[in-house]
Amino acid sequence: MEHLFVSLGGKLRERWIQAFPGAAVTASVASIGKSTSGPRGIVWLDLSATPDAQRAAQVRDAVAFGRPVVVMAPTPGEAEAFRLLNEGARGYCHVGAAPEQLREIALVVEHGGFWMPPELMQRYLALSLRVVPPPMSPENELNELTSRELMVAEQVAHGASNREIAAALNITERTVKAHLSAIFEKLGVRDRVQLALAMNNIPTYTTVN
Amino acid sequence: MEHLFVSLGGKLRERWIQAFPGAAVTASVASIGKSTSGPRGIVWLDLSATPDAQRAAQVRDAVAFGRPVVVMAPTPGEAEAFRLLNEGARGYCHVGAAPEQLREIALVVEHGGFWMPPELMQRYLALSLRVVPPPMSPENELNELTSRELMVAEQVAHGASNREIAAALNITERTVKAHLSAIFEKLGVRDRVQLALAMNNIPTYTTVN
DNA sequence: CACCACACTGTCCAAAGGTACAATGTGCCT
DNA sequence: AGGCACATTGTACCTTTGGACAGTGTGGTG
Repeated sequence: MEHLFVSLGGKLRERWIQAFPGAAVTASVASIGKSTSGPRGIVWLDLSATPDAQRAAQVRDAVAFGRPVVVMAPTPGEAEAFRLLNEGARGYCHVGAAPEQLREIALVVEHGGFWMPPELMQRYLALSLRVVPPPMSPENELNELTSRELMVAEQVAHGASNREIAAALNITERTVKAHLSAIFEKLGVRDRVQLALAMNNIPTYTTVN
Repeated sequence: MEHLFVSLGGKLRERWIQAFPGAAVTASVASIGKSTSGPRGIVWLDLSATPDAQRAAQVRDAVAFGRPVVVMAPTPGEAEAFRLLNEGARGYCHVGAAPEQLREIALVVEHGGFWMPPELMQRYLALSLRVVPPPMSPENELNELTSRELMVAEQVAHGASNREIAAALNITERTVKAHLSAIFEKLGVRDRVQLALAMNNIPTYTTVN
């Protein structure tokens, strides 16, 4: 397994070699392609010298070579972690991670897992509740909607106008309005904006009246 | 490392023992606590005989024992995966996963990673982007907004009406409209519904015209 | 100073959204 | 058969939204 560290600074070179005795260190993402044809190990991307704005692109480029990429950030942050993992990185850790930690991460990533610091993982899971369809439980207000009402609600959730909904469902605009009134009542929302947000699990704080 | 499989059916018992020769199989979550005091291995939760409605609770209970939990589902699905991982599970796989796969997952989970099928992971990361503040990059359309416009946009993003925004910002409803017109233009959205969704990183598919 | 971006406001108007009152038809359950 | 939930549509009416045209004031910059 041939680990490749991409780093401009390279101050931590010794630490990396200590973690993976056979590891190579290079300065540019472009040279990932030039690696030997041996077993394709992890690409470790040191972003401490990369400006914020270019990090995503850098990760994307690295990922494009097809090897698993682990990002090492100088100041790991939640937002950045999620964005970079979304670019295709398989791991996200502190650039100063200890050798033992690096080996752990390597183990995880090599076996198809994802790795990020436990606090981030925790936060990540909590946040993602919002984007996941809630369980089909009885207390779910969506279950109060009839099938037709649900269709209308889903359209609104994607920003459709009454006219568009009518066209999509092959009914009159008047009927759309009828369904909408029922939906507002059942879900306790005021208008289509709040409905759209509610359908996407986004809370709305409205001043009473 | 003492692996514990919690399963009602237990048809796959042999497969599991094959994967982890020292593994134990039990029928109820409650018995997780009774395990020996040896090294605390992974709890594998077979949900194939558990009704949908009870799965989350089952996972929650299992997680409560403090040991890493991997969920094995009969028909793995995106929504369920996210919900159960949210309950604290560290892995999510098919109940019929091969022994080699199980060992891979174990390796990942034991080293602090978390595991789910690659397609799901991909989807998960994409969805999570919505709840994460987007990068402050130049290509971010939000940066085109003036400070006042941004305030209005944020209010809309939470479902406020023009009247409410006016009250909140201490300006006329007319001024709110002026800002809104500018916002629509700059962000390329049609109305406040699409703005609200855009502000929450939710894509809108609109029929042309 | 002239110019410009920005915040703010006014009036008018058209389109979209939403409600009230009301009716018709269908399918299911008692 | 009668009752009920649901889908559908009509007319009328009010509110909200959003755009057009237009103007004022402030602060910063060449």
